[in-house]
Amino acid sequence: MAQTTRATIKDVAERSGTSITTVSHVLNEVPGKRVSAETRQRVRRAAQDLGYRPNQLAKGLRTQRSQTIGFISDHVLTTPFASRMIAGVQHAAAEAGSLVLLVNSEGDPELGDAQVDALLERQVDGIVYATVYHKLITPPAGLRQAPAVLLDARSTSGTISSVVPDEQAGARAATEELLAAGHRRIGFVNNEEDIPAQLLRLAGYQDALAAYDVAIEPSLEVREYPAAYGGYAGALRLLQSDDRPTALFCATDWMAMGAYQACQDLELRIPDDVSIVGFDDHELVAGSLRPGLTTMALPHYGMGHWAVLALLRQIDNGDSTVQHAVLACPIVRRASVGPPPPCRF
Amino acid sequence: MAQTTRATIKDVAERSGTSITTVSHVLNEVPGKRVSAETRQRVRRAAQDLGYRPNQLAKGLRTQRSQTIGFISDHVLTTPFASRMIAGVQHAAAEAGSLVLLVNSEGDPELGDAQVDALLERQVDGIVYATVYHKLITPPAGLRQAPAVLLDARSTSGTISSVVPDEQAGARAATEELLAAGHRRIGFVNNEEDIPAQLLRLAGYQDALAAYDVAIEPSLEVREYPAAYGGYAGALRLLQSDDRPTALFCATDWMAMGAYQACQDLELRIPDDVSIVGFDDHELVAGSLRPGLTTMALPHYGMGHWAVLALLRQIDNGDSTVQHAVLACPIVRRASVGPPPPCRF
DNA sequence: ATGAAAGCGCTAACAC
DNA sequence: GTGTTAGCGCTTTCAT
Repeated sequence: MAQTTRATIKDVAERSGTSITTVSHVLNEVPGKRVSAETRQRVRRAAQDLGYRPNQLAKGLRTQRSQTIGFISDHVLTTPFASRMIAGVQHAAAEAGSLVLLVNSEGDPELGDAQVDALLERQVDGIVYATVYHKLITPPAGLRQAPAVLLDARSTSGTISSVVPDEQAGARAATEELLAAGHRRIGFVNNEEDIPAQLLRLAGYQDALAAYDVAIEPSLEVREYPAAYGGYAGALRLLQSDDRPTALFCATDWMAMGAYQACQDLELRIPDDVSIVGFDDHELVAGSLRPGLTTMALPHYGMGHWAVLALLRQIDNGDSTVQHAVLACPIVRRASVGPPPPCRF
Repeated sequence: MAQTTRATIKDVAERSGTSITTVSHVLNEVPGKRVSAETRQRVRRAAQDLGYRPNQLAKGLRTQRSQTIGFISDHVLTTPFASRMIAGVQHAAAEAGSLVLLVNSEGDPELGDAQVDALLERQVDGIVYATVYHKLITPPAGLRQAPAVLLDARSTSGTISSVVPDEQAGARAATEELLAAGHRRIGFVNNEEDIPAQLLRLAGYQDALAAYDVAIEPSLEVREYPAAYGGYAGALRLLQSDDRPTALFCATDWMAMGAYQACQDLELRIPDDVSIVGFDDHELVAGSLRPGLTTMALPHYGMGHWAVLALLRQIDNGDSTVQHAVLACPIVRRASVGPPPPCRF
């Protein structure tokens, strides 16, 4: 049970027969403050014996640094990706001796303001504001009251640092994976939503085709709701057309899962009859499909990490340059890509 | 940019021409402290004008209550379920005016101790210790230094409150769903790992059979690794036996996904030829399979919520009774269960 | 009805 | 080398 009143620096001072100043000096290893080895010893012992744990609230109050960073999100927590983001944030924070104060606004903007307030009241040293997927947003006003950086989002005003995935390069690499395997008719099952990823992935897809001198054929791009059923519908449409594509690039892994189902219905084998590459590296999905789905990984961990480093730069160096990072999406090769089938008709 | 030094209670006092005591009284609506309506007005105005935000560090230092609860996990963050747990924790905390300080130990016990320390230094009012899945654990020693409750875990010593899902009742309900549909030969694709869920779900499966006077046939239980490939292997074995089961209860949704693949390979239709029920309600999986998977939902949100309420009880009322909650797993019906096929041979 | 002052646990000038 | 002291921003007796 314990829970006896906790030992304070004063207790340590008394037990070691020194002053609290000295205790503070040795425990914080204050540079320039010279304390005799013997005293140091005694203080350490005393602290140890008492199970002394410095009160960070008091320390923070005094130093104006809470060693805490706030993480706020629209509703990131509901997605599996959130984990990787938060892990990145948490690790980077931990490396700097900080902890993460978590909050989420469930997409309610008013709540968002209140949440930012709550964080500010707790004197967080900075705030990371994350969104579920790459978005263009107008961040809560309170964010300007403290160092802040946007994670997987960019502000409409552009006046706040941010980090997002390189959707376009990722889509290009995905498509090139197919082109390199020999495919020339490549369908793109795109997300129908009006979000940055939709445009950027399309651009990347077209970049790749252009790089291989393949003409862009509008009928090869279809847009559907980004879920398995949308992918199913889109893939079906594409694969049932005459002169069907030999490969499909799907805007999300879930859509790719739908494409797999479409192939199954059409009795098309992957990758023998059609090759497929996804996007997101939704590990549980991509890894569970048969055959495993080759896909582009979203750099969630890296973005989380970057966000905190950028934040720390602002906090520590007062560096207020706004920076916009665009992180690469590495390809994750599994088994859904092969050469196109021999000429058929 | 702002970031000008923040307004303090003193500023509010000056601007409103009162003392900080009065400001504190009105802003906190201290009961029993009577302040004239007019003064109250002035104080409120001043606070508003100044954009005053109380410093919770100072408040916490003074009141010995940080209004913060620590959430520590073995490596819960990597799983999609974590979201629901944390959401439950966060919401319950928010209702009590608290925020959540997040930390995770990546399964490293030493790190766990350090993390608990970090939390304690921040003066968290209590700690929720969560695990990825229902486990029996020996919690880090530091946990006894503050009110704490175990989430999705139970301590070997039993001296600390905890909340876990009712695996057995859930498994029983899952099996009964199949029995009620008319099935009598029901295979159980169990998890091979030596964890509470394995035993409890088996017990629930057997409870259900007993309730329907169906003899327990050991050959109908197979154990595999809890992933799609394990489920595939187990289901294949079961479905290839002579006198194969007409229904499968899979210990996890991922295993059920493997079972679907096995059915596909054997050209067995779901639910016409074989009915399947899973466990976990891994929403993205269960909802994405075709047909949708009927499965048991793990009460992650509820457990998170319960954990915090229990914690608050300890903190506020000093109620140190240890309690162990077992929360129901509701069934989520989709489309993978139907009547058994007409007699075949 | 309002205010002065002590003190929560700590750091950082500034003595000695 | 080591100790005294003044706060950080707040709540809370206790006076008035």
